[in-house]
Amino acid sequence: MTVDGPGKLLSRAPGLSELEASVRAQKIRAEIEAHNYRYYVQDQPSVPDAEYDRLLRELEQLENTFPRLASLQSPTQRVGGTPLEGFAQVRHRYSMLSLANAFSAEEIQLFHERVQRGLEVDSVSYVAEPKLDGVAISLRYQGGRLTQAATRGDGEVGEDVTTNVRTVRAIPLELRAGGWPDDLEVRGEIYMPLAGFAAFNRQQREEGARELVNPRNAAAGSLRQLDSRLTAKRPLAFFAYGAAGDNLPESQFDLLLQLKNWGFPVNAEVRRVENAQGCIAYYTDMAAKRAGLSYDIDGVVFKVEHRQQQETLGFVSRAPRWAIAHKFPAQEEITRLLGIDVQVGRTGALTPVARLEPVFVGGVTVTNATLHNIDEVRRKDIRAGDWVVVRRAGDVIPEVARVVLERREAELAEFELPRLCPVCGSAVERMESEAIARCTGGLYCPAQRKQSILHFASRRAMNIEGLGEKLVDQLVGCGLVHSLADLYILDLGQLAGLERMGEKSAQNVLQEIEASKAPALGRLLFGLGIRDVGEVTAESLARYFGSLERLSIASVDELLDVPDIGPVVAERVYGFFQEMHNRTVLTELAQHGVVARAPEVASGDRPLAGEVWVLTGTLSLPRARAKNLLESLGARVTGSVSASTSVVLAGEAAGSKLRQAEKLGIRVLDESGFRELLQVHGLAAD
DNA sequence: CGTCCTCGAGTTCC
DNA sequence: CTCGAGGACG
Repeated sequence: MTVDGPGKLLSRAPGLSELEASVRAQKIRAEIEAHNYRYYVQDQPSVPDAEYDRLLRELEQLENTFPRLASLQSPTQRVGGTPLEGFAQVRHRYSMLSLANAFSAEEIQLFHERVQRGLEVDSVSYVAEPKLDGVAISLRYQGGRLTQAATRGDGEVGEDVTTNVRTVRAIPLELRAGGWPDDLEVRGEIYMPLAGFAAFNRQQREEGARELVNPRNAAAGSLRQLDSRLTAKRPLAFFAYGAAGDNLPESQFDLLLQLKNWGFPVNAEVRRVENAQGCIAYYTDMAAKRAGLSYDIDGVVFKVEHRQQQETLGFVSRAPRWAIAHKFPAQEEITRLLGIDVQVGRTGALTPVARLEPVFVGGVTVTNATLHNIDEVRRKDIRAGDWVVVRRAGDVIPEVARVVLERREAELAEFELPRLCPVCGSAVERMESEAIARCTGGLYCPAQRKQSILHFASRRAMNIEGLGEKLVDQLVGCGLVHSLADLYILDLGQLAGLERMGEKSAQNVLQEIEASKAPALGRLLFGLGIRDVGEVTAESLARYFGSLERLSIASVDELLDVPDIGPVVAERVYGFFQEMHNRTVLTELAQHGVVARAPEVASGDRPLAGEVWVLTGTLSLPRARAKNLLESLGARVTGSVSASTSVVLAGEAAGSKLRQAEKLGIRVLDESGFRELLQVHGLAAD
């Protein structure tokens, strides 16, 4: 006997006879399967992992010592075995059907009417259940024991994944209770719970291993592992939704109850509903519950409850006439990438943008999606003409998630960045070590000029309302505006002559321009568009120097004394004011009456001085307003939660930042608390 | 020199 | 919102 491994532990229970060992093994197996049952079927918390593992190890030792005790039904089989060469094919005894899809309440109504006509009845009972986003599986039990598990495949022939399926703890290896048919086939969905998915990825990330893309692919990929020991490590779960065999309950609802008794997890959201109305109400209900579920669903399924009625209705081609899936609008869609455009930003940055065959994703039609930069395009191997998966990141900004490589029909050219700016023809330069390529045309490039002006006019800079993209395009296009200063010499006649610009609108724009002549210094600095000088840095500069004149003659050394300014930014600011063109523009702005207001000197008490606040969620007052109020009390307001954050102000529907704050134990204030605080310091939110 | 935090910049649709 | 990169800090 070896010293390490099982032998070492066995020595603690010496002299066990094979009979005693057999009794003990039976007891442990029953205990382990009882734990599984409580956890997966009854959805109740069970023993801690450590205890579970201890039982499993003890059983393993017994089986090692007395090989005759081992069996395929033992929980020790759940850790997986030797890798397979490939998957055998299995012909399904009952074909695995696909479901027709409905995408609207009207289609559900039509489905129900067809059922009514087919059955010649007024009222129909359905069983409604969530449609899991996982892998459909067929399980065969002979004599109450799991003998085969197969994937759906094409519905007729699937793959034998028995060894992998044995590792899924939610699936009973042996049926509980009695009364099962000798030959039973159970259908259901193997899926990966969201928590398990997140935990698994966290671990992968820590180990520097490849992360799973999404829970659905994760479940499918896990089952297709040739090495079942890998499958065993994936947090898979299972819901049963159907069965075939002799003497099964006549009603789908009762069948599910029966399956639960036999030891299968059945989804807790399953309901019996009446008629189209009941189906639609269930759909609405589940759509609302969806976000709170511990697993992904992509819709709901309705099945005529009674088997006799099902048989009466029969099938159309390969789909039953007695069932339908009502899918949620997909959050991911596949569409064709028509081409890749290159946009030129304010700083000359060239950004590849995907032009897409319009596609409805997550509630909106998407035609464009950013591709960020050339590295991103290469990493995802995106080429014009490809079929791509589009989704809305954070449910807002469309992005190309990946290419559907299987559908690439021909050799497609790899995307290349142009060597010349597509707008002005200047050379394109990409600094080594930088991800972004830039047009070197500077303000000679119309794209950069337009974007600079738009930035200058934007709400957080000079806040000139009405000076939008369309107008700027025209102003630059027809040569009325070359530089920022030119905005201040526009007259009514020039503006009113432009497209979509009546006298009234023109007047409004002029008024807005006039009103922008006394900006806060920080806003003006921000508006100038100095590289790497954003809102915060601009404000720092304004505070430190107090006037444009002082700043414009500052040396690099002086600039380095400003908080949060290092060599790179100092050089950029210095360079900006050395540039002849920029000095001219500044002089002209002053001549046209644009004079910045000096920042207010900090005065009075600043009760929140030194505190760092983070805003998250939806507040009933504009964010910018809340920020101003806090800053007027001396707090600094930043964008992301970290250890140095003092307080998180959480509005409605706060998300990751709130969680982060709770994790770090940072003080969290809700809106009413915030309003109280303001009141205490003599401020009002509104 | 490496790591953590911030800030800047760019982006979509209605 | 996300990524990249500048700046602070140990």
